Amino acid sequence: MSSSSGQPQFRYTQTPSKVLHLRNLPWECTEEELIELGKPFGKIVNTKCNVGANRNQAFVEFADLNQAISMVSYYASSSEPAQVRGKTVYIQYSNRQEIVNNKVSGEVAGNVLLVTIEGVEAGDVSIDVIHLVFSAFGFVHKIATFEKAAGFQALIQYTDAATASEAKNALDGRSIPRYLLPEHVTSCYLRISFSAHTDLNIKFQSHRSRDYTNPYLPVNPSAIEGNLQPMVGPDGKIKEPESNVLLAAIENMQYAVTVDVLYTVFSAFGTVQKIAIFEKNGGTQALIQYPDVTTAAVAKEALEGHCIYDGGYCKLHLSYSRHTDLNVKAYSDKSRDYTISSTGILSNPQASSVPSASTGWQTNPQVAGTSVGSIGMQAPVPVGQAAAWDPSKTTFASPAGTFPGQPFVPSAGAPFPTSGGPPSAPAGYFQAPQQRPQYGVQPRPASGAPPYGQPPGYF
DNA sequence: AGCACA
Repeated sequence: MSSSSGQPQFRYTQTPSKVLHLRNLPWECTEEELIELGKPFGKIVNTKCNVGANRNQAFVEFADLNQAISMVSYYASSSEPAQVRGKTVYIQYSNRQEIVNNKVSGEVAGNVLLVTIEGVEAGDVSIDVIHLVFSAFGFVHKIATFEKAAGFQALIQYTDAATASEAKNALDGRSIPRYLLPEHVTSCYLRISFSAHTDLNIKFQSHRSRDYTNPYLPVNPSAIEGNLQPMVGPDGKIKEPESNVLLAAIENMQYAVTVDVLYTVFSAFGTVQKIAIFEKNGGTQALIQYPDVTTAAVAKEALEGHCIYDGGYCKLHLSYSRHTDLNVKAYSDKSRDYTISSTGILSNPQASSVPSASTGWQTNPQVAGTSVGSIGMQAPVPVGQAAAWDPSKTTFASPAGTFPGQPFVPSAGAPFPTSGGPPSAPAGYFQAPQQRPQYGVQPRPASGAPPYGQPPGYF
C-alpha cells in the first residue's frame, strides 16, 4: 500500500544518533576525507563509504552522541556548508544508532598495520629493514613479525590511524627497495591492511619483535639473530658481523671494573679466553674473547644493557668486535690471557713496567642499537676491587707497579666464585659477590677512588 | 541529495 499520507518519507525531526548520514559526497570519497570532516567535532570510531546506488553516501559514527549533535548543530546554523573537495555535503542523523558490520576486518582504519611481505621468506627481510621503511611515515612504536600461511607478515604499530593510513596508502602494493633486500630476492611486494589490534604486546626485543617505546624491555635470550644476511641497522647501516670477541663499552662507571670483574660476569656464558680493558673516547671499554661466536652471541644478548652493579652503575653496551683473537699480555691490570698455563703467570706477576694494554686495539666504536634495562641487583659493591685494584686508574696518580704484592690467583683469579653459572641464569652473577672482608673495602667511586687503606673522605 | 546485510 502506497501511503502518501501517514508517515513522512523523511523525518525532519530525527532522533539524534551518534551515526550521521552524509549525502552528495564526491566520487569515491575516502574514509580519510570523512574523518577530516568530522574530526573537529569529536572522535570518529567508524565509517562506511560509498553507500547507495550512486555510492556517494556515507555514514560516520562518533564515539559520543554529543559529538554527532555538535556536528549537525554546527552545520545547521553555519553559513558555510560542510564540504568535501568543494562539494557541499548534506548531513543528518542516521536512523540507526551504530554502524553495523561496517567493513571486513582489515578495512577499518586503525593505528596498527598488518603487512604481508610477498615473495620472500622470513629471513630475507630483517625487522630493521621493516622499521626503516615504515619509519618514513611516523614514529613506529612496535613491530611484531611472524610467519603464517599467508607468508611472512608483520604488525606495525603507529601512534594513530592517520599515520598508519598514510603508510598504508603509500606502501600498499609497493615493493621494498631493492638495495635493502638480499640479492636473490627479485620482488617483494607489500600487502597492507589494518589490524584490529591497537596495542601490540611485545614481550622481548628480538629478531622477531621490537618495542621502540620501551628501551628497558629485555632481549629475548633465545632469539639469537640468524647469521644468514648482513643485518641492516635502523639507520640503514650494515651491522657489524658476529664475532667471538665482544666489545663492551662501560657506561656510568662509578665503580672500578677490573679484569676479574669482567671475567666473572662473562664467564657465566662460557669460557672466557682473553680480556683487555682500555680507554677510548674518554670512556672505558673492554674486549672479551670467547672460543666461538655462539657463546659470544649468547653473552651479548643476555648482557646487553645490563649493569654490573645495581643502581645503573657500570652499564654494559655490547657489540661485536672485528677482532677474532686478542693479542694481550698474559697478566696485567688491564688484560688477561686465560689460555696460557697459569704456572707461568704465577711465577711472574709482572711487578714493574706500566701496563700498556690500553693501546694498540683497533676498536669498533659503535655500540649495539638496543639499550636494555638493568636487572635487579643488590647494593653496589665494588667487587673485585680489592683483589684487582687498578692502580693506574685515570685520576689516581699512583705510579704503576707500586701497589704492593697483588694476591693474584690465576683462573680462580676472580675474587669470587666464578664459572659454572648456567647461561640461563646470568642474573645470579649480578648479585654482588661477597666482599672480601679482610680488605674491608667499602663501595666508593672508581674515579679518584683511593686504594684500600685510604680513609673515606679522601677527596 | 535522502539510510547500509552482502
